Amino acid sequence: MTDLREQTRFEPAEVEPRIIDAWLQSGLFSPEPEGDPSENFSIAIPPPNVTGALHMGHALNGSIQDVLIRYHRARGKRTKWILGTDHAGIATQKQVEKRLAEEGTSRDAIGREAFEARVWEWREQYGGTIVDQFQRLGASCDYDDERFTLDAAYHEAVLKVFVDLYEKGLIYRDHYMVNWDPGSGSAISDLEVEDREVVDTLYSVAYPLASGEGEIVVATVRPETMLADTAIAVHPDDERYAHLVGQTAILPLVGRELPIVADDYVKPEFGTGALKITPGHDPNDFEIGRRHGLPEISAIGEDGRMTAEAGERFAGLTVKQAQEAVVAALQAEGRVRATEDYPHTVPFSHRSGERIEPLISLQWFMRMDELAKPAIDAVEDGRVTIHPERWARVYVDWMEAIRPWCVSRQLWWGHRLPVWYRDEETYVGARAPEGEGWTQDPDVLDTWFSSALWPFATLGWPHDTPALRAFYPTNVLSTARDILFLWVARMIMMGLEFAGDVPFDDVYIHSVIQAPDGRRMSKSLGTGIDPLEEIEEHGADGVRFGLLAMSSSQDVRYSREKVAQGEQLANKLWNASRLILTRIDPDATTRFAGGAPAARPQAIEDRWILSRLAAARAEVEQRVEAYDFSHAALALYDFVYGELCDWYLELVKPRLYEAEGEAREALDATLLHVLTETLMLAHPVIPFVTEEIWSFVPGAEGLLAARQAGSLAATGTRDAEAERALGAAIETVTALRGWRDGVRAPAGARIPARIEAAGYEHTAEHVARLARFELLANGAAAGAPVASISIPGGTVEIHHSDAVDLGAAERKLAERRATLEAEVARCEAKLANDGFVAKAPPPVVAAEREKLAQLREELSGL
RNA sequence: GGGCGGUUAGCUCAGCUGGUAGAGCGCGUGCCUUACAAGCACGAGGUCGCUGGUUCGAGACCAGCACCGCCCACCA
Repeated sequence: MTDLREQTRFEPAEVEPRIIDAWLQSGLFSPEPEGDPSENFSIAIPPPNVTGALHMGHALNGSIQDVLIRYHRARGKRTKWILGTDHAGIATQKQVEKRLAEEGTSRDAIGREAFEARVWEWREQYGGTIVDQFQRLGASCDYDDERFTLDAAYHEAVLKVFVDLYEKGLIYRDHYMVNWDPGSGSAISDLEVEDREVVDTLYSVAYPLASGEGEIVVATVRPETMLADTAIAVHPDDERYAHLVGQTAILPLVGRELPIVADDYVKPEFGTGALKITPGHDPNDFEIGRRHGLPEISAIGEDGRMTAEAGERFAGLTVKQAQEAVVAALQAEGRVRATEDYPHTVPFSHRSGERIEPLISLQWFMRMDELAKPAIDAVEDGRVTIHPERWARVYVDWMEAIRPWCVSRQLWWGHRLPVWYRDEETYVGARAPEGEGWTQDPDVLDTWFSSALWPFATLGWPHDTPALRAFYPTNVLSTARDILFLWVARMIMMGLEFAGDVPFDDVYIHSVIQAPDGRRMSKSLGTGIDPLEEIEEHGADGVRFGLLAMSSSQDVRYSREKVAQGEQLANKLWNASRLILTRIDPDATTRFAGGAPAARPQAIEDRWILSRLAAARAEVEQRVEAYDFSHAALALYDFVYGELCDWYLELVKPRLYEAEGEAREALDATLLHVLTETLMLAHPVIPFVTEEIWSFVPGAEGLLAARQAGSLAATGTRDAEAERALGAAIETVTALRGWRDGVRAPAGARIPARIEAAGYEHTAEHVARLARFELLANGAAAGAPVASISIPGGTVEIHHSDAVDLGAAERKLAERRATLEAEVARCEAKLANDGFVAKAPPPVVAAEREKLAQLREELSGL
C-alpha cells in the first residue's frame, strides 16, 4: 500500500509495459475457435501495410475496435480481434527497391527470385513494427494468430478465388484502355487514380481536308498523341460540319487519312467543336473508337516513350520531348492556329504521384456487375448495416455503376497470377499445368484483390475450419471512408460469393482526424502528429480517450485538449481509487474475496451513487452500441468527475475517515463495489489505469480485462428518491457556494443559516458541510435573516455573521431581484399571448405557469 | 457537372422527435480543504453564417444565398 499512498500521479510510462505483458501472457486475447458467431464477437482488423507505422488513423480505429472488443468480452462473449498485415504490393516493393538502389543495385539486376527473397527478408526485419505499435495502444488483438496476406494458406485462398472466377467467366484477359502508372510501371485500377488540377496548354491545330479544300481545326492539350489519331469527330447536329461528315482529313506530320465521324459525345460549344480521336491514348476516344470501329494505334509505350508507330522522327522520345517536337514541327508547317493556358483536372497515380498515361494494354480484368447485385441487396435489406447511414447511399450508388476491375499489376511483389501460356494456349489453375513449355504470367494481382478475402481467408477458408465456423461472419468492420469502395465493397462481394455470407454485420465509418489547423495530416505536409509520441506524453489511456472523445460522424480536427482531458480522467480515477483503497479497513478487506462485494448502502448518498452508476452504465452501453464513442467517453468522464469525485467521495469522507464496526464494513463494501463497477465501466476506454488500479483492489483476482460485468439488474437500478434528494442537495450546495462567493465570504468561514425547505432530512448535514454553513438548530432564534436563498423546495435563510459583507450581500440580492423580475416579465408576456395558451401543448403551458408561480414566490421572499 | 458534410462561447466541438443554449481547453477571482495544486470552488464570455418562410414559439423544420471541406464524374 505504500506505493499507493505516495504515488499521487498516475504514471503511464511505468505502468503500460507491465500491463501489456500481463495481458499478452494471460492468453486472454487468443480465444479457442469454439462456438458460433451468435455467442462470439469478432472483428477483422483492417490490415495495416507491412511497411506501415502507426498513424493517427490507426490509433483512432484501434481505439474504436478495442472498445468494442473489450466491451463485448466483458459481456461474456468469446472475442477475437483478427490481426494481420497486408503485403501492400507497390508500397513494399518500393521500399525494397529503394534499399537496393542505396546498395547500388536494382531489382532487374538481381532478378525476380532474389528480389522476392529480399522482400521477405525485409518483412522479417521490419514487418512487425506496426503490430508492436498496436500493442502500445493497448489493442487486444489476437497476437498469437497473426496473418499476412501472402502467407501460404492465404495464397491458396487467393488462387482458388481467381481460378473460380475465371471458370465462371468473370475474370478475363483483354486489350483495353487502362490507367498506366509510369511511376510504378504498372497498370492501376480506376480507384487508385486521383484527379489533380494542372494548367496545360491548349493547342488549336489545323488538319487539312483530303479534298484539298479547306481545313478542320481541332483543340488538344496533348499534341503528341495526334500521332495516334485515327479520326476526327463532330457533333451530329453541328451544322458547321455537317457537310464534312463522311469526308476525310489529312493528319499533319503523319499523312494518314482520318475519317470525319459524327458522335454525340462531342460538345459543339467547346473549342472549335471538332475533336481529334485518339483511341489508343484517351479513354473517351477509346470508347468513340470502338463505337465507330476505328483502328487503335499505340504511339506511347509502357516505358513512357514514343513507339515506332509514332513515326521515325519521334520514336524513342519521352512523352515530354515528343510533345515539344510535335509542337515545333506543327509550327514549322504553320498548323498551329492558337495556344492558350488551360487549367483542368487530369488523373494522377495515387501511389506514385505520377501523371497517368492512358493506354491500351493487355491486362486481366474482373467483371463486377454480377457480384455487385447481391452485395447491393445485402446493404439494402440490412444484412449489412452501414453507420452512419448516409454512407449506405454512397455505397449503393457506386455499386450500381460499377465497372470492370483491372486486377493485374506489373509488379514482382504479390500474388502471382495462376496463369500459364504456351504459344496460343492459356491455362488457368492453382498449379502449373502438365507438360513442357509453359511460362507463368509474370504479373501479380492487385493487392486489394487479396484484401477482399480478408475476413474469411484469415480464418482458414477455403477449408471448413473451426475458426471459420466460430467467427464468420465477423460482427463489425471499422474503417475510414476512403476505402469504402476499394476494400469494404469488395469484401462484401467476395464474402457473399465465396464464404456464403456477408463478411460482417455492421460497417462503422469513423472520422478522419485532421491536423489541428484543419489541413490533412500528412507526412509530406509536415502536418502529421505521431500517436506514439502522444502516448509517451499523455499515456495510452489519454490518447485513446481523446481520440474517441473527438471522433464524430464527420471529420474532426485533432484535439490535444481532448487527449489532455483523457489523461486527467486517468489521473482522477487513480487518485479517487487511492482515496478509497488507502482508507478502507485493511483487516476487513480479506473478506472481499473476488474483489467485488455487493453494495451495502446505508446513507442516502450510497443509494444515490448506485443509482447514478446504473444511469452512467446504461448511457455508456447505449452509446457504444450505437457506435457513438464520443458520447460514451464523455458520459464516462462526466460520471467519474461530476458524480463520483465531485460529490460522492466528498459526501462519504466523514464516514470514510471515521466509520467503525458494522458501519465500516458496509461502507467499505459499498465503496469497493462502486469502485469495481466504475473500473469495469471505464476499462474499455482507458484499460491501463483501470487494470493497474484493479491490481490494488483487495481480493481482486486475475485481470480486470478478463472480468465479466454483472448484469445491469445486478449492478443496481435507478433510485428516484435518492436522486431527488441528492439532486436537491447538490443544487443547494451550488447555490450557497455561489452566494458565498458573491458576498466575498472568506473560504474558511462558517456562516450561520437555517434550511427552510422540505426534503433535506437526510442531506442537511451534507449541505452544511460542503457549503460551509453552520446550521442553526430548530427554534434557535437568531434575529431576522440577512439573506434568503431560493433552493429546491424552499429557501435557506442566512443569518448575520462577521464573515458576510452586508453591502455585497445587498448588491447580490438586488442582482437576483432584477433577474427574477426580468424572468417574471418574460413569463407573463408568454402567458399573455393567446396563441401560446391556446395552441401550445397543455403540459408546456402548465410548466410555464408553474415556473411563473415559483419565480413570484421567490421574488416575494426577497 | 452531380452528391454529401459543415458554418453554435477566444479555440476544438456537443446540442434527440422545435419550448430562448452546453462541455473541455483558455480567461478572471478565491482557496496549499488529511485522493489529486497537471487540484478544488466560483465566475465572466454566444443577436447559434446570411435572407426569407412554416409555427403560439426555430440553433433545431422548409426554401434560397454565401463561404469551407470531402466524394463521384469522359468535356478535347
